[in-house]
Amino acid sequence: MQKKIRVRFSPSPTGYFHIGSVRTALINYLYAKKYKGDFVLRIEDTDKERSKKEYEDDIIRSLDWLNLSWDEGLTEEGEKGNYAPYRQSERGDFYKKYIFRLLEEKKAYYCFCDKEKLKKSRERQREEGLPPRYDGNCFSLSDKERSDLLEKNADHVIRLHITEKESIEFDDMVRGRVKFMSEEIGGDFVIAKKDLSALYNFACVVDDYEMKITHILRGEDHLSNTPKQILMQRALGFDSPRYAHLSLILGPDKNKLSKRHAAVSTYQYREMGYLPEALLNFIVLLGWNPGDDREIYSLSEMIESFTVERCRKSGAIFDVNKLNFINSQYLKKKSEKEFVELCLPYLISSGLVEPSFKEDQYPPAYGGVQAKITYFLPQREISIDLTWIEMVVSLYKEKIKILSEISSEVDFFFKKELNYEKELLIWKKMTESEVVKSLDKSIEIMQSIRKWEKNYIEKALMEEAEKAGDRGSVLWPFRAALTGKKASAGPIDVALVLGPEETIKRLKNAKNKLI
RNA sequence: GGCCCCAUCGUCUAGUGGCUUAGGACGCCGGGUUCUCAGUCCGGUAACACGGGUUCAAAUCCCGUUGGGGUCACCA
Repeated sequence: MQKKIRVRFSPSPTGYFHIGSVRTALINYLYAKKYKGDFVLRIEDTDKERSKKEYEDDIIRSLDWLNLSWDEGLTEEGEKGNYAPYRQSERGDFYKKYIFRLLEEKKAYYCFCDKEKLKKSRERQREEGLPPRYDGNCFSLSDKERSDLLEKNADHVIRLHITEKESIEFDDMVRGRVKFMSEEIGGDFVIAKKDLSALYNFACVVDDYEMKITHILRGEDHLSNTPKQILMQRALGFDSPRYAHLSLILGPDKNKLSKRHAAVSTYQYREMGYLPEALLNFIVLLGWNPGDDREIYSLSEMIESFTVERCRKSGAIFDVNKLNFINSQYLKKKSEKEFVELCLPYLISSGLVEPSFKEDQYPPAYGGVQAKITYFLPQREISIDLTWIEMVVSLYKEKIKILSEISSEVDFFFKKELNYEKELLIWKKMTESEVVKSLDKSIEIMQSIRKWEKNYIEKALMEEAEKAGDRGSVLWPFRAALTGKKASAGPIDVALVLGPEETIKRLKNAKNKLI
């Protein structure tokens, strides 16, 4: 029977959950789901100085938001799975066990070399054009020398001893056969500090073994760690997992995507109003495609068509234009109900609407009774219900690319006074008095409308517009008066939502600007 | 600098020796669509880094050059 596939995503909580991490997480997730394996979340917090709980929470929250569920590891409710703990900071005993074993078998040794001296020597080697490399000095310490130094509690680290010159090769699932020479990896490298706390590479190897990880899918920046990890696996007698090194996501300057490239944190994309499914869809297409022309994928469709073999080897630049396009595609697919729910937080945070609860009724969070929520428009000093807001934002469902655009598009619906220059009302070469006449006519028409429904408004207004010969001479001043904007939804839709009184009021205000 | 990786339109990519006057998508440009913008539809712009081989035939295979990237910590 084939071993169950187990993959892991193992971020270190030293910064906010990054766009690059989204990709690594996604690909691990897809691989696990595709082959019915387990997806493990492990937190690599061996660096106590830089690791923060805040960042760990951010990892979990982001993964939740993205809907990338994991089978094992840390969750908001604690740990789940049979290989706990899933924080490396709590797995010290595992590491110690193997460190002692290596020490005993003389595959690892204590090194008392001065940190600063080594640093200088590395710099020197580099200047001379040589590969920086530890000379293995402390390997040849006699037992006496070593125990004396240990006795004195001298500063030290533990290094893995590289026994022979050899070629370390492995078959990378995306890159094919990769070779490194053992003497080129920088000499005997450090696996643990003085307090026996493991360093990344060592902790990683031990955990992957202990957690029975079968496939390691990670960024290309780890490629040069792989030979070190293989050497440790050999020293420890572990089987090596399969590796796949994914190309990196690049910034516009073609460097590895990083903080200096504007937004890289997942939460920032969430705040800007990108949908998680759109973000994942965009990211999966960076360096991977199914071989046909399809571009819009749900998570389950991705699982179905995903194969690591189709991952490209070269890095891909993060192009926000394409992301915007994909996001807009997903936004269009939302129902009007879903769309208004998504827009609401943006309208609230920009101060356009305030949710309020009717007396004697409580929001669901306070008792589960379906509460009637009304919304107060502070600028117009009126209360409306969700249906009205839904009408407003629905006019823009097909137009916006990211949710945060909604407030500045619809703000005129929520304002009492519109601030615009009177020139905005003028259509092409019309004179001010012609515009006033046009507005007068529109007011008259609006007042005469019997039923405030779209086809009545449309019929009356378009009739007049046709009569004028130049449709814009009627429609442009009309729309500008209602919106105060150069660009907006169509005039008839706007009037319909605004209602007769407000429509007429705005037309009159516009007229007053010109006289 | 050593080592490693990579190389098709501006960007993401299809292409695995003949089906290719190199296809799609984003962007950009132009046009249609009962006002503007947007959307939508239609059309257009634009690429095999270079040089050698191999072959009847190369974007596709090999070598080199150039360019780009990654990595060289008591970080992960």
